[in-house]
Amino acid sequence: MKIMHKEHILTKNQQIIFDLIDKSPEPMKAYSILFNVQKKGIKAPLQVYRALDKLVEIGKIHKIESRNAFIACHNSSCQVANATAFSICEICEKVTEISSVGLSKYLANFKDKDGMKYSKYNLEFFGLCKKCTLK
Amino acid sequence: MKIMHKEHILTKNQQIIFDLIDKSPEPMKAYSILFNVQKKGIKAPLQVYRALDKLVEIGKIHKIESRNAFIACHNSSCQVANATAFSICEICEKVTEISSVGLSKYLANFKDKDGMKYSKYNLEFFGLCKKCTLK
DNA sequence: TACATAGTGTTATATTATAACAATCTAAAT
DNA sequence: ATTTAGATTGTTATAATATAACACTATGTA
Repeated sequence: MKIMHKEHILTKNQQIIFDLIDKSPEPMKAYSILFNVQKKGIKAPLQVYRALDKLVEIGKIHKIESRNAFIACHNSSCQVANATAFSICEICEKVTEISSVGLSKYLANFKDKDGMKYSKYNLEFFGLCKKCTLK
Repeated sequence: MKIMHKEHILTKNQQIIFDLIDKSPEPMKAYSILFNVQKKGIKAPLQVYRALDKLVEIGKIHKIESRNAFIACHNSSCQVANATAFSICEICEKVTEISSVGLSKYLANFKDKDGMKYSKYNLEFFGLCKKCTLK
């Protein structure tokens, strides 16, 4: 399993976009990011998507596939960019990265019926968060 | 956990689109579906998306989120539309629905650190399929 | 019948993402 | 210092994915 080192030095665009996502309490969409960084000179979608691609690749952010949105990796034990799990509230859309050693071990060791292992995966759980459950 | 009954009677558009996806050996994208059913009178994207939404809802098809594509549910034990797992080959893009009692039990019973359970989830494994591994 | 619900057809538009190409930066190797 | 390779940037244009809004039609049921 490939360990992603997080000490990558980010380029200017990458840093601007990472900082924005990192400060956001919720996942951000690409064009929302674009809108927010236009005052910093990033004017075109491609500039955003290129930075996003790189940030995903090095594990600084993750893409929430079912939402087409991006969140910073706050999972200190997640040195692996390609084994991700999230819980998503279907009401308030709050997204939380799950860091469970048990879960990640289970999935990293899971073998399909052909005996095949997959070290890379993305898991999205859906339900109601605590707050929304109480409403 | 909500059991999805598959004896839904499909409408004309739903049936046309389901049949197409069901016959396809690989996941189909919405506009590829549209192209294929235009000769049957389905002319607009919305007609396709509406049928897809319904078919997903009743569990006849699943959406592969990372690919924006749709496959028929061939998992006879999968009466639950909202607990899905797939393996995806990163070279040939072959997608297989995983039906593992162990896996689905593990995930249905998984509790996050707040003790929260999520009966609905989507899991996508990535790797190389057998054929591509041998190349 | 009449009422509610779901589905349809249509046009227009919103949202998400990439192609192509020239220019620039950066690090390492002469 | 100069060259070279690779990654990154800036830019315009366009492709691909998905939904809004509205009038109309079918279907089941009270």
